[in-house]
Amino acid sequence: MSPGSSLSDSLEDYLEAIFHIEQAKQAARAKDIAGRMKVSGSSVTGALQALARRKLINYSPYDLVTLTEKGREVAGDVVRRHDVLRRFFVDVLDADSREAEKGACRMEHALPRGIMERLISFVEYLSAGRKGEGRRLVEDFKHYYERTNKKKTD
Amino acid sequence: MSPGSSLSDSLEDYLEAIFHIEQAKQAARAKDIAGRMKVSGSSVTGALQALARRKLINYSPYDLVTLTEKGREVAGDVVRRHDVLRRFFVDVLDADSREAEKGACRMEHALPRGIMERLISFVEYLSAGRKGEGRRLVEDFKHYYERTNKKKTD
DNA sequence: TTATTTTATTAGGCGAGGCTAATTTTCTTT
DNA sequence: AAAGAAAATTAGCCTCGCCTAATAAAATAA
Repeated sequence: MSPGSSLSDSLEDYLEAIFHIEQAKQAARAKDIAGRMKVSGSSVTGALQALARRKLINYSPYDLVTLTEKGREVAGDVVRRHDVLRRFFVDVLDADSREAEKGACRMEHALPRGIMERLISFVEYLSAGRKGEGRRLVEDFKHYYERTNKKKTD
Repeated sequence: MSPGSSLSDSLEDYLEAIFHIEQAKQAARAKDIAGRMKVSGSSVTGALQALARRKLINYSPYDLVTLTEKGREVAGDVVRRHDVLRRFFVDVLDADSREAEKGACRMEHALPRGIMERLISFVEYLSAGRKGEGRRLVEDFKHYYERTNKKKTD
């Protein structure tokens, strides 16, 4: 736990992007980050400098980027927040996949730890058990929602 | 529906504050807004000018502030997003009340419409019925969470 | 009504985070 | 190895949103 720094939403996004690129190909080039985030190269440079100052990435000018141990922890945390939100939206609320992804992207930065933990537990609880209470309730809600909202969804 | 403008998080916060102050005392003074939002008076002036430009508030220098029809719609929407999040956190996830409030404050700006609608429906569904599936599941989850997280909560 | 206090606005500054254009470094060809 | 292409960095500018200090307007007291 390193509650010291407190990253901006923007830097969290960069960290998250680096995390994913690293998983796909060992290390990230500034180009990849820019492409994924739809941001100019110079913005990436600025962000990399900020992240390096905070010791969250291994970086020196013109070099490839990798996460430090600390950086990987923080990035992993962001990814976890993102994923639990997306899963909740899709698997429980049965929301549109694209909207869920977009929502998760924006909300991930604001989800407090304690609530994230509960949400993870909640989604697990509802998804667990082939025919447990959870799964059934999710199904029932799906029907309830479609029944009570006979507008655009159908 | 006025999806035209797209307010910043900050302006949404101001609108929300004005909404609540207006409910409590007819109209809002800049002072009240500053106090509630813990922001300087000059910041309030700037925000009021921006909101007035967008026709979301009735305002002229040194005057009291009220919401326009459009402003009330937008503010109401923000409040609705805030409230459904808080209720979900407290009533369903059984999160700490303070943390729920804080989380709702930050996440309210990012909650997409379609997901908000589903979430409202979901919370209603779980809370409805004196002894329906919903209420019981919430209770069961509460116990599940406490059982599987024998750490800080107890 | 004039003086005092309170409230609001303006002026000017700061940092974050984005952009484009110009420049530098590195990589790839030939 | 030298030339050209590609990638990264710097320089310089912009918008937001906040701040403090200084000023102006309004409200309250004397």
